[in-house]
Amino acid sequence: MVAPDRLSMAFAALADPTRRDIVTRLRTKSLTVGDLSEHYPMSRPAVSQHLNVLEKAGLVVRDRRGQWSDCSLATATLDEAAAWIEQQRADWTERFDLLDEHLRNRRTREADYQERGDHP
Amino acid sequence: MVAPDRLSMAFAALADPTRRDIVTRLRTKSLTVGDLSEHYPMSRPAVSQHLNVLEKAGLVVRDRRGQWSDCSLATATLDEAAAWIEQQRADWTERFDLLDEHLRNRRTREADYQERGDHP
DNA sequence: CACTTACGTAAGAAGGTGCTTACATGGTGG
DNA sequence: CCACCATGTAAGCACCTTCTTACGTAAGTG
Repeated sequence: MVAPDRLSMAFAALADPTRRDIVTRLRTKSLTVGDLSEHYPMSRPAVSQHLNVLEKAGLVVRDRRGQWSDCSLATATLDEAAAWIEQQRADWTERFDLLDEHLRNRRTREADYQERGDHP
Repeated sequence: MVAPDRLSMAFAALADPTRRDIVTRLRTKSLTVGDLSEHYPMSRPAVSQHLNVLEKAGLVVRDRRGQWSDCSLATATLDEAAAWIEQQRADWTERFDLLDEHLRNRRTREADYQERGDHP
């Protein structure tokens, strides 16, 4: 029973849609466990357990204030995960003369994002 | 039994150190299953199964050429995962002046505490 | 043609994950 | 002080993961 590394725990945490949704909710403001659990079709203990996973992964910090638990985002691990992915992409794009195609793909994606207005 | 979404599958695939190592090896050149499996302390079928996971997640493409299976990286899904993380980070940093808010939270802890009291 | 090589799949064991309900803890408020 | 509230932990269940060995298949090799 070996403790998994930080990056594995982070990606494993993000592999669950409920946990990703928790992260998206916390990206704008910190919330209590009760606030969060109202949005999910599961019991409050289940949400608390999801928060345990996020906390152990270093993605969320819980600050107990009296009766309530204030959950907020911790971006350092998120940065680490993003950095790992960026590293792979960097070496990939360096590798080929297919730079043209890649840029074309990327531009299309960015156009999609603009269209959908994903940014609030 | 619902098929999990693309992003969940991608993050789940990246949650395993062996699979992340496979990705890093493929980022510079495509390799056969045999080439890859030499680097891991597990059987070849195990590596093949890891490749199944990566393939279903859209992170790897296997191109069977005669007797050999050429494994190469597919960056579109990797881009998607990076984009999701970037989105969260963007909103987080946009949200406020980081230090300012943090200090304000700490200093007005008791005031916040009272405010929250009348919210069920 | 046999014979080996590269690969994939099947079945099963061992352990992990994600939920549930029940319960314990401790702050809050009449 | 006593009831209530938000929360976390425990135990148990169903399912999923990750490995193993055994086997199947098609392509290369003598």
